[in-house]
Amino acid sequence: MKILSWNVNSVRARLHLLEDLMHKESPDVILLQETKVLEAFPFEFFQTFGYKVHHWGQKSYNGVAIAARFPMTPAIEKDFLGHGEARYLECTIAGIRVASVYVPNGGALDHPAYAKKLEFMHHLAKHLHPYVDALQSTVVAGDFNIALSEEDVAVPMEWEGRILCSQAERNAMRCLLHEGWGDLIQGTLGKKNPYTWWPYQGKAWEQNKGLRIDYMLLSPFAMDRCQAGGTSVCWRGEPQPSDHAPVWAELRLEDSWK
DNA sequence: ATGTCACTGAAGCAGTGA
Repeated sequence: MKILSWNVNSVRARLHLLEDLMHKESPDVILLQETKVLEAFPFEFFQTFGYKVHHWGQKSYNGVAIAARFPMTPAIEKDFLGHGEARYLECTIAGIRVASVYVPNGGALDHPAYAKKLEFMHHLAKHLHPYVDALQSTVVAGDFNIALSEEDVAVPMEWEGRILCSQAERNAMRCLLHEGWGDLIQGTLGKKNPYTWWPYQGKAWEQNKGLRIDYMLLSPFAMDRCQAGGTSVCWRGEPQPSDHAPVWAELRLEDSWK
């Protein structure tokens, strides 16, 4: 089963790329972040290509979705900060638990949103804790808005001491990973980390001045069943792109789901 | 060089968030 996660920065503005992506990458499950829509979510569009969708959206901001070509269990929405922000959606598909996560950006280090971001990470780790050692696959993917280390930043000096790269953010991400989550892109593929986000500003894409802030975290049980994974960087170079690239993984299904 | 994109409300542009 191929699971793909993408911060689309408005689902309605990205239908042309989603259609292309569904044909070329053929994901069984699509985890979306920043759908930026409430009731106008394009459910029919996904249906046309054989996907059912769970969506937790908001007008203008945030919004997470799970689309799948397999039956899905009902979705769980977690409002970790109690602000009604649509940032975490979870369900189970063919025995695999999947979650679409959009961690708050945090604005700036001296902004109140920064503390909220760290608080969100704390709640997220706590919620995910029981899934780590379960005898079931869990895949947690999305935009974490944190570049784990200097290797995840093309030009570290430009980001030193800024949001996405502060010590406290990196610590929060590292603490989550230390619970036992596999950082698929870094851990399994072993090569130089591909970036997942290039700002729209300043020709960042053209100069490959990116950051790796999107992740696909696998529980140990899922890690053992992972056959492939990667970052589909090419979508960042298409017309009217999202500023993020998708990340994906392929998992072997348990016999009872084949 | 506050540089780019997408949203909203309100009117074809300003403010916000990323």
